[in-house]
Amino acid sequence: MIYRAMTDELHERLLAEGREPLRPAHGYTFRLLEARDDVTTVALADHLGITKQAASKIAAELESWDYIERRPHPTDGRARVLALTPKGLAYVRHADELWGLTEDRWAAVIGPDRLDQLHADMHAYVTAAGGRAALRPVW
Amino acid sequence: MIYRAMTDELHERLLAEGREPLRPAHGYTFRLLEARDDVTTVALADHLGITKQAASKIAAELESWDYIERRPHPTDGRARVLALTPKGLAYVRHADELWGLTEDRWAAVIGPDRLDQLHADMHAYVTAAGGRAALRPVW
DNA sequence: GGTAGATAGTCAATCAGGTTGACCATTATA
DNA sequence: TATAATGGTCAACCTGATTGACTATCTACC
Repeated sequence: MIYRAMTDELHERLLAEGREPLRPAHGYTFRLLEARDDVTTVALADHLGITKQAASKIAAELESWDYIERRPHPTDGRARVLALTPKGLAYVRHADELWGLTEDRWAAVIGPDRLDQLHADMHAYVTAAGGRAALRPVW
Repeated sequence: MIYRAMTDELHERLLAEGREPLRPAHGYTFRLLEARDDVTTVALADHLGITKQAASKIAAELESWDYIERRPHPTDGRARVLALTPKGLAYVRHADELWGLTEDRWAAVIGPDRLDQLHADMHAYVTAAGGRAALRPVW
């Protein structure tokens, strides 16, 4: 419920500003591209926990909206590197701000120290569960 | 990630025992039927955050597997009341045990007191966000 | 008491976001 | 240098949802 509630709140904020209807999968893609500059389609698929075909569709979609671009890979002739465009980066920065608002609301409810602890506890569990988990929907 | 990791862990436990491949949506349905004895298809749809047509399909599926039954509503001739069968109730009880194991693993990582606090904090947020949130996938 | 509108549920068609499988081009390995 | 593995694409299909139309029953109001 809480995962859903927080994500819904963020998307409501984005929607209220008249942004394109990007889904969480797009957001997780942005986060990955923000953190690494050597992301291929296969790497994205692995990150999202979906097949490379599905990841390719998502990448094509984001490219058509000019949020990311596909560059030739510097050393591997088969691969292409996915990277955020300036528009994509701006979107990420803005989403960060809005997510901050959502987290602030939580901090206001339970107190910032408890929120920090909560972060740490959840992080500890994911680490104990194998370090990473898929970001796919639970359904 | 954590939502996904915990759910995956529970389903792995269920799968390891050779149970039918019930999905989280079925689990959320069981929880609702366990808590209330006046659940109609429309009420289930509202609980899951899906249309009544989709909820009807889930109910039909669970009925065909003999986990729930549809009884005529005592006062409303249009409606039908969904209720757990003995088989369904046994499944819920067993899933409770397995979920307990998953939570125990978390308690072992961060300590039981912190887990209690975490429950309370998440509950506080959902309450502040409007009391309830849909259980549908975030995607 | 009768009628208008709301509500519970079903059926059928469609859609979205994934999967599987086959394939090509390129790279790594023996 | 032949063979296997890998990155990516195309096409067909599947599943779990949605929208829309419909029936039967209930509720509210005159």
